[in-house]
Order: sequence, then C-alpha cells, then structure tokens
Amino acid sequence: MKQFSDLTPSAERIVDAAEGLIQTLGYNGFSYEDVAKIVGIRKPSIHHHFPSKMELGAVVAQRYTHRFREALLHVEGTVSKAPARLRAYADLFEATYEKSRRLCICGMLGAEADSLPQEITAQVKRFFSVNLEWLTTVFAEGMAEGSLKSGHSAAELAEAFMCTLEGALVVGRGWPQAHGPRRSAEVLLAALAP
Amino acid sequence: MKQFSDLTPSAERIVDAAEGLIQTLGYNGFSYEDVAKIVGIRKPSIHHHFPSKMELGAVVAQRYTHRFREALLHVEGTVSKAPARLRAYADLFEATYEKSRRLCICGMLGAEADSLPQEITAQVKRFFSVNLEWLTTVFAEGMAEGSLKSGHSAAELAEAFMCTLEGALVVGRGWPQAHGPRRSAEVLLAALAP
DNA sequence: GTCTATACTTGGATAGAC
DNA sequence: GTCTATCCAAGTATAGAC
Repeated sequence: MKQFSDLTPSAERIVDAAEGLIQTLGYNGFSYEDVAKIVGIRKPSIHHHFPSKMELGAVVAQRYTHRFREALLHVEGTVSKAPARLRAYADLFEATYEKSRRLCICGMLGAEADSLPQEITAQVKRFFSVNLEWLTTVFAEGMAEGSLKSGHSAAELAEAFMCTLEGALVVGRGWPQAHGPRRSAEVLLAALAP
Repeated sequence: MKQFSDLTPSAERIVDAAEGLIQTLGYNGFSYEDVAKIVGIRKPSIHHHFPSKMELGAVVAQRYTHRFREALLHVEGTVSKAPARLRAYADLFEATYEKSRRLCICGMLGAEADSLPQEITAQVKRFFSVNLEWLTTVFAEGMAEGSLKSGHSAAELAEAFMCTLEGALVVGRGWPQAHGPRRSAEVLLAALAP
C-alpha cells in the first residue's frame, strides 16, 4: 500500500484536508469536491495523487496511527508514573476535542466500518490494537507499582479507559454541554486511585 | 414534526429498516434504495411515507429516544438500588451491541452531526439530555444511599458512565476482539463501589 | 399505498491537453 | 501536477397512472 511517508507536498495537503473532513463529516460524508475546495485545486488533481477514495482514506488512517504512536513514545520518554501517563494519554484526545470537537479518525471510521472497504477497516483495527496494547502495559505497571488500584485485569482497564475517551468525543459532538475526554478520564482515574 | 406514534404499518416497517441501516452504515451510508430492498417495495413508495430522508432520519431518532425512555421507566419500576440500576442501564447498550454490534442510533448520528440537518441533530441532543438527566439522578441516589463512592459530582459520573458505554459500542465495531459495553461498565462500577 | 418513468444533482473516476 | 471535458452510476426527489 501507499506509504504516508513518501507523500509529495501536494499529496500531504490533500491528506490534511481529508483528515479534517473525515473527523467532522465522516468518510461517507465528504467528497473529492470538498477536498478540492479546501486545497484549492480541482477534483481530477486529487485523483492524480489518490486514484481512489479508498486509498486516500487508508493513508489518512495510517498516518493518524503513526502520529499517535509517536505521541505515545513521547509520553513514555517524558512521563514516568502510570497515572500521569494515562492523563497524558487522555490529553491526546482532549487536543482532538479542542480542535472544534473533531472526532478520533478511527472512532469515526470504526462507527462507519460496515460501509467501508477492508483496506480501511484494517487500519482501524491496527489503531485500536496499538492503543490497547500500550494502555494495557501502562495499567499493568501502575498496578505493579501500586499507583493504581487492581481488581480487574490491566487489559480490561485499558479497554474501559479507551472506550471512555472515544465515547467522550462522540458525545461531545452530539451534546454541546459535554465536558470532553479529559474530564471523564479524570473521573475514572480518581475512582482507580488506591 | 411527524410523530412516530401515528405511523401506518408500512411506515413502521420503513422506520425499522432505516433504524438498522443507520446503526450499521450511518445516515450518510444508507439510501432509499437500501430501505426499499429490505422492506420489499420501490424507492418512490418510501417517499410517499417520508418525503425527505431528513424526515425519516428524524423519526428514527425520535422513536429510538422514546423507546429508551420507556426502558428507563421500566428499570425504575423493577430495580431499586443505584448500582443495579446502572447495570440494567448498561444492559440496554449490551443488547444493542449483541444485535450484530449495532451502534446506538444517537451515537452514530452524533458522530456524523456536522453533516446532518438541524432537525436530526436536535433529536440527538434530546437523547443525550434525557439519558444524562436520568443517570445523574441515579448516581445522586447511589451516593446518598451509600452504595456508590462519592468524590465527583453525580453529573460528572453520569457523563463519564455514558461516554464509556457509547465508546464501547464504537470500539466494538472497529476492533473485533472488544468485550462490549457491559464489561466496561462493570470495570467502572467496581471502581466506584464504596 | 404502490407502481413506472423520469428529472436533476452529485460523486467517483478516466482521457488527454498543457 | 494541474487543468478541461466527459462518463457513468447512484442518490434524492417528483409526476402521474393504477
């Protein structure tokens, strides 16, 4: 498949535009025409870089996951204790939320999964796998170091935590008074404090 | 606006079909042709009952919220303690999840909100308001009766709880190994046990 | 209430010139 | 890399007969 890493500058602007459109309108809600308007070129020029919409969607998801992994690596390098790492993780979602209440790309694509080509849903699965693996490790460390209450397995805690954050983005779009992912994460982490 | 309560039998079958389609494909992902195939009639016959797609979507959301309220009323009537009520609430989401991993109608429409007409997003807002109000009351009762740990406000707990359940449905679609809303709710409620 | 026929628009995609 | 021109399919919607 096409790699996001060898995108030309034009291709990158297209991916930027598509990313924002998927986050707000969904994959089925945006068109090449929308992208063209944002980038300032014409529809067929988009096709020159991404022959099919499916390819464009897959690259958007791929790049998104890659950037998320970079952010996770950065958290590992700069934050040591488990609860603080989880708060830093929640802040990644909060940052998305603050950008005019955008959705997580893979939350949106996950919701739409049944109407998407396999090439895209595969990227979505990978995003969730990567995140849950990372969170599971952090929860396990937290329980081992005694900074998090145990009771359920690290994997179960990780899944619940991620669901809360993904859900907070969804609810945040549908309900204007919502408080966003950071707040809900705080509620959970307070309950899990030993 | 059209009331779901005075739907003719044909109109009801159309709403049934549209509900399932929105839950799996999203509002932007289904067409009148899809509905026609399921119901076994032709496209223009759908228009006879619902002149525009927007009306159909709004009625689907309206009926969904109404049924949810009935379910909440039933829980109030049959379950007394707060933690048990919250588990019964989570089971409403679990039931949706078990139906081939369908999404909450308003979770899906909430995600797609920016590409939807106001008539539909208004219904989505109402769904979340109704649910959060009910959950807030239950959490408040739980804290009052001592069956739930306090620390955050009932409203904050309610929001976090609902986000977890909505998120569990989204993650469940994108990640096949997911365990569903009941499991994540259990993790949260265990952490909130006094 | 349902049908056929049809209008109009948009969306994804290709050909070929510059 | 970008454009104009164009194709074809699909999607929403309407008119009018049965």
